[in-house]
Amino acid sequence: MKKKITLKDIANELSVSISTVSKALNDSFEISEETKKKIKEYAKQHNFKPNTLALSLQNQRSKTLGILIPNMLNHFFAQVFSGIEKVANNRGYKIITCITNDSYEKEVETMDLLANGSDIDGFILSMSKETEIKEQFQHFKDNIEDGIPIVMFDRVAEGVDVDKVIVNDEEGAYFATKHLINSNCKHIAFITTVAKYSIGKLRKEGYLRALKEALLPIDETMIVEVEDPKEYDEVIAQLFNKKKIDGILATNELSAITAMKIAQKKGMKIPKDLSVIGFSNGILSRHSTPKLTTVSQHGELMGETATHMLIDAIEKNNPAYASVTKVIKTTLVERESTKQLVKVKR
Amino acid sequence: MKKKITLKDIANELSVSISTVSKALNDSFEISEETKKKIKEYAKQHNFKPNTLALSLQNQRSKTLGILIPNMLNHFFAQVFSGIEKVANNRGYKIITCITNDSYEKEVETMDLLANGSDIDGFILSMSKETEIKEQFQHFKDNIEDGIPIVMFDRVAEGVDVDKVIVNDEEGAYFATKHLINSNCKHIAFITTVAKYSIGKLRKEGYLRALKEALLPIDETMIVEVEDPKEYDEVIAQLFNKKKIDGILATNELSAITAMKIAQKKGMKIPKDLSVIGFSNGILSRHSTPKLTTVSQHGELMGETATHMLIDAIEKNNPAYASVTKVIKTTLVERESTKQLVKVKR
DNA sequence: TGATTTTAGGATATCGATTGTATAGTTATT
DNA sequence: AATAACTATACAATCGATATCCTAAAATCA
Repeated sequence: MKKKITLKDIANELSVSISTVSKALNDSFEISEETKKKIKEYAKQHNFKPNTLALSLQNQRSKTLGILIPNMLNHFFAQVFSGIEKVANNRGYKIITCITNDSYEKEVETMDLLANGSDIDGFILSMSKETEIKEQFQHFKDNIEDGIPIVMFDRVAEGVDVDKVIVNDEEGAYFATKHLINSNCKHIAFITTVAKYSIGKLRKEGYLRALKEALLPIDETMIVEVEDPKEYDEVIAQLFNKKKIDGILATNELSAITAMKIAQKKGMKIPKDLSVIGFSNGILSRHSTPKLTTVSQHGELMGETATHMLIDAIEKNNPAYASVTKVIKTTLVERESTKQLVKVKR
Repeated sequence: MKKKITLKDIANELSVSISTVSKALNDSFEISEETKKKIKEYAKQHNFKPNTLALSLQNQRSKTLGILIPNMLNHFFAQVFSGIEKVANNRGYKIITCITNDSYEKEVETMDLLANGSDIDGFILSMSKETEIKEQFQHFKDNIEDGIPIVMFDRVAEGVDVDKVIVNDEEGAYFATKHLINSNCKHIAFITTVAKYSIGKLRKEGYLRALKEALLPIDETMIVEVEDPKEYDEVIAQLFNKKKIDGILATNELSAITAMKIAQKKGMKIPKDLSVIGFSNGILSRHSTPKLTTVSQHGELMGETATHMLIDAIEKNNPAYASVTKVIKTTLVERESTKQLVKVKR
């Protein structure tokens, strides 16, 4: 077992003081060229690397970001994570990651644990569902007060003054719905996960705005809330039984795909009899039959943006800095589940 | 901006020495009950948490694991990662994650960076493809020599003496092929990614063994290697054009699903005319039409197992410890792409 | 040649903890 | 009453670095 070499070891070996070694390696003018050369060579030969822990302790800065993500099995979050990792790495930061499993408690505990020392220089996070429902944001506020910068993405806390990266959910849903309307759909259903909170709520608003604008009737029974993926089948099948539907906007991939399957079983042709658009452009959409038209949220870009914002905030270190919210524009990725139509100006 | 409270602050405030505070908080017998109580109360009130960095420096142990994963967008790796995070968290470890993007260079750089100080106590990793192809394992060996434990999973380096968690790839492929044979397939194709290295190679061996055992002819043109997902369509379509096929074993989800689509376009019924089995039980398999029968690798369990092994190794701290390889048994998850048959004893 | 400035490097404090040793003050022993 | 033993706490070294302040010796100047 080879032991890590330290400044002290070099100092002893070359019979100089520790401070001389440190200065030499940092190319200080106080040290003669000759000595510097000797020390640097020895250091290189023995593969000296300064101890990060000691450095962090000294500098009160760890060059590490804390990442809190509700669930890594979700493709969208995996995309965001990839974006975060990429930028963090490029800019010389490490990342400590925690999966909250949508638990409020784990979120609080983890932030507590990490914010602790100078373990991390800042947080990038997407709130857990539980936190969103409880509307308990004290742990965020505590960290901000402690001077630890936070950037939230996607599921962000309203009323908490931090940098945020979100998607134009309302607009995305609006344009998607409009796209359905333009391809002649008159009876458009909206399948959503909890519509009470931020994202779901905004998407619903976008859906409604498009309908109103097109003077289409709004039918609350055409709006179904789904929660547990296990119940998708049943809930969506019921919708088809009760209603005549020729268009669907769904707030996630899986419910969109479930809807397509059910419709196909009923003998409907997609997109001839039914057009479907989903949200979050994941793998399922790309490989379903037919391939699903989706509103892409550009997860990777969100991650990259959030990371740049956080590192900028850390390195600026300006406590009076006003918080910023960046909106990443969604894009409608047209595939096979909607009719091709002449490009609409938008 | 509230400032972090330190031992020193408490000491000053209560007019005692720093060591008294430290010992009191660690419940040392050297300190009187009265003083302990006073100090503990003050600490609790002011939410004192010892600085992790200082502790790590002192203990030469960071309670942090370094995780190297080729690609987080791959569902299998995301599963493993979830397993790792879960166990690490439960056992009080943090994780620093790096995505290697299958690059040898990034793998080496990251390990270098992290192994550096006492930044991390050990590594969990799956080799990058490039490393596997180059067969350059010096960076692993260096770390082992430095006394930093490593656990490899899935893509492991042969000839490197570390703990490993793998899947019974050969056997998994063997049983899958046998399952196809038992459901009356006579012309079974094998679609694989690079079959030269570890995993692909083993799966091919399993496939061949099953054929031999059933006295079925081995036809090299029924074995196709695919590389880039973009070419899946073309390569697999060619296979169908050239050959009569009634069964397919594919080493990943996507090629299996692509094969199903092509077959369906040709008018074949699944599983009546064609049975298909894929590897790695991801989301695609669960939501394709028909749902894909797959060999599940139990990613989450692999992650959990690897993490337990690593932490055990760290905490045992026994350098003479002989390395262990654990094999996670694959399971055949029967869905709609294969015929139901009477359970075969295995 | 003696005083002053450079030059090159050493000594020390610090970051925030732990831990072993030293030392007051009090109680017990003879 | 003098000394031993014990109690409670302070002091100091350490982990591995950086940064400020000092100090010998050499070089320059008058």
